Amino acid sequence: MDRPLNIDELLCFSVYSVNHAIARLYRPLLTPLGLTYPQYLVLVALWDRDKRRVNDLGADLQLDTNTLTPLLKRMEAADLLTRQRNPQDERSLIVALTDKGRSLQEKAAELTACVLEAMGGDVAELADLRDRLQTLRDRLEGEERSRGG
Amino acid sequence: MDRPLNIDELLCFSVYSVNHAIARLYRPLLTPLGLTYPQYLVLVALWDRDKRRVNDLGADLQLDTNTLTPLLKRMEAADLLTRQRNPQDERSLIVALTDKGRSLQEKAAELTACVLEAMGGDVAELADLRDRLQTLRDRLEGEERSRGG
DNA sequence: AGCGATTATATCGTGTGCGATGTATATGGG
DNA sequence: CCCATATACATCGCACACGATATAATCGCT
Repeated sequence: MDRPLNIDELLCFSVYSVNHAIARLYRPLLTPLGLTYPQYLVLVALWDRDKRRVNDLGADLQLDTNTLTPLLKRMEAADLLTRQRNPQDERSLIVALTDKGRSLQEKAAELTACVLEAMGGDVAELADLRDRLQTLRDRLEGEERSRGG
Repeated sequence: MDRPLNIDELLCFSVYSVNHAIARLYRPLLTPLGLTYPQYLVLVALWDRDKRRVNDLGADLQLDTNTLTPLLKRMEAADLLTRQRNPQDERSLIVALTDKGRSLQEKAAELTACVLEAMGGDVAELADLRDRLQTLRDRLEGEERSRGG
């Protein structure tokens, strides 16, 4: 079977369109909290580990400073976090949650439950899907590095 | 287990980060062809079914005209497709491939092979992953419609 | 035929992503 | 101590996405 693939047959498109579908699911839930979807992901990373350098956050989220700097500035302006130079190394910037940023974690818990329900509620299957995707991601990142990325 | 989830435990983040990883994989392969990743997806859709209205393309790609119109204009400027009003209904715009747009399909075949290899090459497993993601997407879209999306 | 509602596309503003480049700080070899 | 190099972050430009809104064409009801 060597015919050209239909768009619905491409794994890359499934990932692309599920990503947008999930963002569309989150958006109306996040807007009342004054958050965008990427901003929410930044908060999730900080709730797990606070007071981190921009690069370390970027390693978690797979984002470079050209994306993170303006994003973090907007979040600073919204009083969700602070950005302060590290006195030990003036090059690096420490990102830390404010009380407001921390306080949103409780509301996010309800949000997670809501999203889980929209996804079908079968937690075991969703966890399996997540693990397969992470395996794929790790493989792609290895590939990238081996080609000098 | 009711503790807050780590970012790597969120399915939404797996999808988000795999999507970017795939885009990063495609980008260096598409740039020599003068294409961006979303533009490539538009071409895949048109290779399957040419001469379509913007809305119909949008239904395939899950994109609205606010995204598609400028994207298609750029592709028209790159001589990949034409945009012409439908004489039967002057509201609608017919998007059709040019020879150049059609000719890229051959080169894209090599590209698909290359991507498949980077993903690990186990076609059956990748197809299974794709099907699970499509099931999830359909569930999310149904959810969206049932809430008046 | 007339006109409000619907449909199809376009425009605008904001917020990501990212390649390319710039700037400031630290580090290490001589 | 000096300077090349590396590191950490910032800036710029372009291309998506998308909510909100606008515009033009068609439809449907009377």
